[in-house]
Parts: sequence; structure tokens; C-alpha cells
Amino acid sequence: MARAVSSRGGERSRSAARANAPPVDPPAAKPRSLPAEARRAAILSAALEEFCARGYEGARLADVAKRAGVAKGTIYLYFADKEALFQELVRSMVSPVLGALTQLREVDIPARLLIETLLNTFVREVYGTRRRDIIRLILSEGPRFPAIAEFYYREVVGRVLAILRPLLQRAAARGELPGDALARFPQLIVAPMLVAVMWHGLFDKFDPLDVDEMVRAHVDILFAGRTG
Amino acid sequence: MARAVSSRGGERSRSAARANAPPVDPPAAKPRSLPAEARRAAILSAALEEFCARGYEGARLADVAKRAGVAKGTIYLYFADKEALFQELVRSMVSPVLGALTQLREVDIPARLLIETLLNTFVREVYGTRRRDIIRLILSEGPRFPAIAEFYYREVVGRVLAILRPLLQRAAARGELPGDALARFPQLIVAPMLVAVMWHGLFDKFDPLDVDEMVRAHVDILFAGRTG
DNA sequence: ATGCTATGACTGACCAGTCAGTCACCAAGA
DNA sequence: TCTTGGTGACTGACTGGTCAGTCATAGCAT
Repeated sequence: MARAVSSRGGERSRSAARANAPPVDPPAAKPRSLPAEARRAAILSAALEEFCARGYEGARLADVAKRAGVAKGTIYLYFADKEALFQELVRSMVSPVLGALTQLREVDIPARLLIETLLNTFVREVYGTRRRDIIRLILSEGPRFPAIAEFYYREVVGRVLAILRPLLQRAAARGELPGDALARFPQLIVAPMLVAVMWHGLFDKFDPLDVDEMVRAHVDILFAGRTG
Repeated sequence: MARAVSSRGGERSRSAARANAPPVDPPAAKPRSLPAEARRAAILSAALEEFCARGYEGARLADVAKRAGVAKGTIYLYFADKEALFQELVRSMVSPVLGALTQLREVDIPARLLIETLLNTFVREVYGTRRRDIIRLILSEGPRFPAIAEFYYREVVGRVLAILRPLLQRAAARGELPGDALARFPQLIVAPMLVAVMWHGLFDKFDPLDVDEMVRAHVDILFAGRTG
């Protein structure tokens, strides 16, 4: 959404008004030589912390700057505005796992192994990392950022579904699965992972959730009465 | 500090008869005589719209006031501040379903019927209503509102778990369920509902989800290979 | 010098919450 | 029945403060 663009318009005339400006003292040495890419990464990393802790609207770019060890203006040398920073953050966190997805494409392993691998990978690579918070951010802020929602559907959710469905269909045909329910709704496989992500942020302190154990229970249910 | 107010009063929850707020009110006549309870309800209803559309931080009380057909100051006659308004909104939406929960307590129906009833009730009373958006709000804003998260755990999640676990344990002992997986993690029953709620806000326009069908598929899986 | 990057004070906009004033309503007196 | 004065629910301009985004200036590198 972004609060309009605003503050457009040339306010050039201002400069004269500040004739008696305070003596600007630009002290301290600058760690200038830091590679541009590292600076970018530092800003993204700081943004991750702030957006996760406060949400999109609540996060302050001044805090991001301080955490990254740069001045506020520096952020604007690397990102067009707050929304662009947010979108790039999501992209930068999601992209690394996209590669892993396509690896699944051509394999043809037993359904149970496929699903166990998928869920354990999620627990290890998402639930056990900062990506868990990114998922929460996408879920929380997505409705107000159609661009993020679309990106995430196109690049992640849609791909996962497209890869899983034929695999599950074949597995069902082979009798490895109770029926075609999973092939029609692969979301049912991942649903408990969503619960885990949300539970962690909301209720873990009242009632901790053993995610590994839940995954095992879930797989047990999915394959109840079938051969492992 | 806020002028008295404190927004006491029962959580009657009102039926929000005037659901969608009056778009404009004649500037001349003052609807003074409108009952206080109706005015309160109008503000809550408007707050629902605004908080759902923009999130807690993004929602503007001026917009809530306009939508409710009152002046901004009037909100503060009924609610202490923005946070109190948000909390009362959540409470007012959640409370009505608390009664339905305790009805489950003493019944001892077959597990499949129990779970089907639970899920269909959720689809009808939550997914099919504005409460769906409240769930999304709780999930989105909960991490930053410990009071909301705790309230929701204590009043809803914890109760549901406490009610379901013994019922599921007995059903498992009776052989109606594949094992004790569901009794240990009743979250697995509700997980697809969470997916449905989040999907609706994010991806429905790219890829609509047939929730009723998904529920059926889910129940099929839970009871695969068992007698209905 | 020249062309970068970086800085942080500054600006305009915006918003939660306040409060002095308004006026619809009622009741008591004529 | 017709003033008239009191009451407080309601109003919205205003305040104090916040924050995204800008830009004149300063430093580093070559």
C-alpha cells in the first residue's frame, strides 16, 4: 500500500530559509570501504529483524538503519522505498529454497519417503530458521501486498503444488496412498507446518509444541493402514 | 489520559444489525437519540472492517469514525484507546462461539461424527463469516499483542484441546482412530482450516480453494481404512 | 580535482488522542 | 401549551509527536 508517495514537489526554495543552519559536524570515520554487497546484505538482515519484530507498518527505517550500522539515507541508495525493501527481503529469503524444489521434480520415490523428506526439509530449512518468520510475515502482510502474495504463489506455492500433484497421483494409482485425497489437496500435507509456524509465534510460551513429534504423528495418519 | 470511558459494559457482542455502516449521515440532523449500545456496535463493526482491511497499525481511527457515522472523539467515549478497541473487537467476535464449544464436552459420539461436526461447524460459523478475518487478525497481530494471544489461547485454543483430547483418546482406545496420533496432536484436525483461512486472503484469486471438498478429503484421510 | 558513497538534519504529511464548545433533549416553571 | 435553563452526548479543530523520504554537505578513492 505505502502511504502514497507524497512529499513530492520541489521544495528547493527551502535551502535559503535555513541560512542560519547549525554548524554541521560530520565527525567520526566512515567504514567506507565496506563492499556494497555486504552493506546491502546488512540492511536486509536488519530489515528482517525489524519487520519480523514489528510488522511492516510498525517497523521503522531509522531502526533498520541503526541496526545495520548505516545512516537512514543509505538505505535509499540500495532500495527505492520501504515497500521495495520489504519485497526484496521476502524475495531474498525465498529464492534460496526454490532450487531445492525443482530437485523433487523428476524423482519417483515412494510417497511416504517423498512426504517425509518434504516435511523434514521444511522443519529444518524453514521452521528451524529465520524463514519461519518470513512465512509469518507473508501470511500476515500478504493480503495487503498483492505483489508479495502473487510472487509467493507463483514462485513457491504454485510450483510445489504442480510438482506434488502428479507424484501423488501416481502414488495413489500405485496404492501407496489411501485415495486421491492428497493428490487433490496437497495443501493437507503442509497444513500442520502452517500450524507450527503460527503456534510458535502465538502460543509456544503457554504450551510448547513438539514439531518433530507432530510431523511423525501426521505422517502416521497419512499412511495409516498402508505399508510404510 | 482518556476521559473515563474504560469501555466497560457486557460483551453482549450485539448482532451488529447495522452491519455495514451508514456511508454518510446528513450533516444537519444529529442522530442523538441512537441508543448507546447501537452506537458501540456501529463502532465495533466499522473497526472490524478497517482492522481487517489494513491491520492494526494501518487502520486509522478517523476512518473507523467516518465508517461508523460518528466523530472521532466519540470513539473515545466508548473505548479507552485504539488497543482497547482492538481487544474488545476480538473479544466480541470470539465470545459467541465459546458457548458452542462447551456443548461438545459431555457428548460421546463416534469420532468421525465428532470431527465432521467440528470441521463443518468451523466452516459454517467461522470460515463463512467475518470471524474468518478475525482469525487472520489474531494470527497476524497476535505476536505483537500478547494479551490477545493469551486470551485466545485461554478461551479458545486451550479449551478446544482440553475437550478434544479425552474424546479422541477414548475413540482411539475403541479403535475408531488409526492410533493415538490425533489424541496427542488435535491440532492436526484443525490444521487444514488454518490453511483455508490464510489461503482465502492470499491466493484465492489465483487458485480458488473448495473448502468443503477439502474438509471431506481431510476426513477421508483421517479415517482411511477405518469404518465410518 | 572529480566522481563516487555516505550522512543525518530536515521537511511535509500523517495520526492518536484531547478538549472547548455545540446542541438535542428534557423537565420545571409560567 | 410554551418558554427556558440545565445536562451531557457528541463534535472536530487542534496538539504533540512520529516517521518516510530528501538533499546539502562531507569524506574517500583515484
